[in-house]
Amino acid sequence: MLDLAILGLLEERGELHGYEIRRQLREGLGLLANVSFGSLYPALARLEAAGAVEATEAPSTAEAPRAAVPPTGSLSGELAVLRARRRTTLRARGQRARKAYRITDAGRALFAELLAGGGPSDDPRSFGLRLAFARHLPAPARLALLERRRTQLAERLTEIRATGSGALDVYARSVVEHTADALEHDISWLDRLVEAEEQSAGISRHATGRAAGRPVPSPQPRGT
Amino acid sequence: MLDLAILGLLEERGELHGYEIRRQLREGLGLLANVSFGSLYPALARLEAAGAVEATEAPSTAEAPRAAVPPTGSLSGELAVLRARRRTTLRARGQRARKAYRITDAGRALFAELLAGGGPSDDPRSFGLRLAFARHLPAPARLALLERRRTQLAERLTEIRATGSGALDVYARSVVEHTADALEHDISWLDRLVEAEEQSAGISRHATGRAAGRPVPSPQPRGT
DNA sequence: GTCATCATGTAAGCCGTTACATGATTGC
DNA sequence: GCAATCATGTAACGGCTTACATGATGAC
Repeated sequence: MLDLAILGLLEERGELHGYEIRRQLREGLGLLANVSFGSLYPALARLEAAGAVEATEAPSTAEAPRAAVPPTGSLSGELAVLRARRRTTLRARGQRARKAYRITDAGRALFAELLAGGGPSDDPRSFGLRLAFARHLPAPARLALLERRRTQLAERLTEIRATGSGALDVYARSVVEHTADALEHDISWLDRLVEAEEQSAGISRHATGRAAGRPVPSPQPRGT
Repeated sequence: MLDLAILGLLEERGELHGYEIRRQLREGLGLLANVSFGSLYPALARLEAAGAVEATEAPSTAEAPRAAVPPTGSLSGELAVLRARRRTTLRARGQRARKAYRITDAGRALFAELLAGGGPSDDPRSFGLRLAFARHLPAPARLALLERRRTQLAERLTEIRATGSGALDVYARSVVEHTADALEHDISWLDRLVEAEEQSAGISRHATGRAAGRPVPSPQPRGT
């Protein structure tokens, strides 16, 4: 999920460093508003190790600076060396010590895979994120994503409706009913999106079999 | 969160065993529909260790059966003893080997504490669950719960509205707008609940200062 | 000189999941 | 006899959080 967001951001915005990615995640869309550094930096490291992203302004592991200062034997001495090396290798004059990341071709492949989902570990919680990046998805995959989500929500709604809210007190019932309402609202939103997709995709082809309007499971009057 | 659900269920339904708790969680309200045994049983054990629940039909640790069969030295022999003890102590004739749990006074105190929330670790994700059990909350705490939630959602909505959805493509914008819509819907639901609370609580007292109807941050026409 | 912000990272822990291990009861 | 369901648990792992450690830059 975080990986998807990072890759998507890198794909759309080009080159970014960790701190900046976090900022854009917080501000951009409301989803994923509170990613912490504790998960962000390890995620970046993981993605880099997997070859999905690469760091520009890399430490450049030059041998020269290391040889210049022999080990002092004291911890603080060693740390000073590291600090010095860091200053010279990571930062040009005015710049801050930061590592900018860029997406690779392998990363793009991974992004596409995560975006389409469908396979195992198709976390429904990441739907919003996927849809937000749906522009990078081929039209049929986009449609499939929407349809899959619609099916899931419709199933949940039927389940909720099936388990009558009788025997529940005012508060519990209110929660259940509001959940059902929200689900209905989500579903009709998805329906509008599906319709829009079909219009822009199948406008030139002959009609694609299934009619556009499908009824929500049932907007029956609730109240048992 | 799971603890809250377990305690609430035990409080309302009396005596239940793990498997049954899970079933009621799946069926009851849609929240927490997929708790797994892997988290449920450890949670029950934790609660029992904390004295919040107690097991009825306890293994009754009688010394007699242990003395009856001396250690055989073989693993399978020992296991057989355990199985035998289990059969005789946990199960009466037709019954399955199950441990039923019952909430204790300490558990009730913990339940009240978790329900009211407010303090540290006031997870907003558990709001639905809390509200579903709101009947067990004193009226002022109930109102506070609703108000707190309302404030949180209103803040998020203002944030989303503040970050204009310009620069976003169709899909990302649709996600943001739908999120905002859902938030608005949630808020007005909370407003209705608050109003109902105030009516049933303050009907006899003089009006409680703040007027009932507060506008949602702004149902402005969206479209940047 | 000190505070806010920018910047990167590590460590510990929480809360949950899946997968595994085990076995009884019921119905076909 | 075999499968489905009931029933309880353990082990390994995942993903994210908080708290900690460290330091540079710029503004006041």
